[in-house]
Amino acid sequence: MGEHVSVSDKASRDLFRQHGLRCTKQRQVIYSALSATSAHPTAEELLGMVNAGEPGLSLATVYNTLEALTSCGLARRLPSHSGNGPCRYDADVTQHIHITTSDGRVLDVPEDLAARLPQPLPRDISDELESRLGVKITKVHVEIRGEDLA
Amino acid sequence: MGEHVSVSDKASRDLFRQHGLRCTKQRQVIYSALSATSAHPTAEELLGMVNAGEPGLSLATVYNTLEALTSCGLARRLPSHSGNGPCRYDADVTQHIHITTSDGRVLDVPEDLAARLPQPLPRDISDELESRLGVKITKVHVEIRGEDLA
DNA sequence: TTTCCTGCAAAAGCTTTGCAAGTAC
DNA sequence: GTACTTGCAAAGCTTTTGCAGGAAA
Repeated sequence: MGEHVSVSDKASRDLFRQHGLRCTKQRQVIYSALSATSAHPTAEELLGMVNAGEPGLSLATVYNTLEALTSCGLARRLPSHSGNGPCRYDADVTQHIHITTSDGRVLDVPEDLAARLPQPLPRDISDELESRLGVKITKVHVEIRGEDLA
Repeated sequence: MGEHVSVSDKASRDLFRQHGLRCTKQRQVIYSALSATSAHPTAEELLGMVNAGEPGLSLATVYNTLEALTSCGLARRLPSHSGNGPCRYDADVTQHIHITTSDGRVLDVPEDLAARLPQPLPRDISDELESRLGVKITKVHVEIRGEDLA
């Protein structure tokens, strides 16, 4: 069921070091908050969650921290589908599929359903694409849009 | 092969009216430039293309026009994958799949290859998703990332 | 003539950056 | 001690908006 688990101080310290990040209080707090939710918060929402406990963080630090986390592979950045709104972030870096709803929320496709999905880009087509376009394919994403049932 | 065709004055006038848009010189010029390329330009690139012929357009007008075109279905907006860069636009509104390269360009998957791709979200799974998450699924996108072969 | 569009400039929203002080290692 | 991080404010970039003049229907 993904990795939406709370992380102890020691565990996050180790995690950070394994990923080449210095361990600071702010990073622990932000990563812990991000790990504890499956709501795919924006940077601003994350700031609110964190500052509810103990204020003092700045939004710039949240962004800097999220940049550090995403570039070392501890979090994922989900660009807003509409192209205007803010990005969302996810501490679950296992491969999984998102559903973006019309009101901007992001849900996870349950693992058991995801496991039943077909391979979206079969090997032979991928190979042909690469040779015809001169591009090496690095990732294939399936993205689902949904509308809340009123 | 999509709809990357140049559009005559008369034809675009009719197109616009069919879609409930007033026909202005600026819209014709912008739509014509967008239709003539398969490079998926940004608003700023489009401004450059258009102003090369006859300057005088403002970037705000390009954005306003693109908003008009996309919301009436004559163009598609492609949010930047990275979440920071500018959106790209496409006058080909037929269903097709894009490959975003590491340098930010957007290519089309050739139709014959796309036709061989499996249905990414089979009906039974889609139905189960809807009932389990309480969300009506409206669209499924496949998105491919690639890297230029150096 | 009425309604919509353009153009400019200015604002808004998201994200990054410069710099001085502070902290991890 | 050295290198990296924080915090604030300010800048940067993309996109939207207000408003006056102008064009389409």
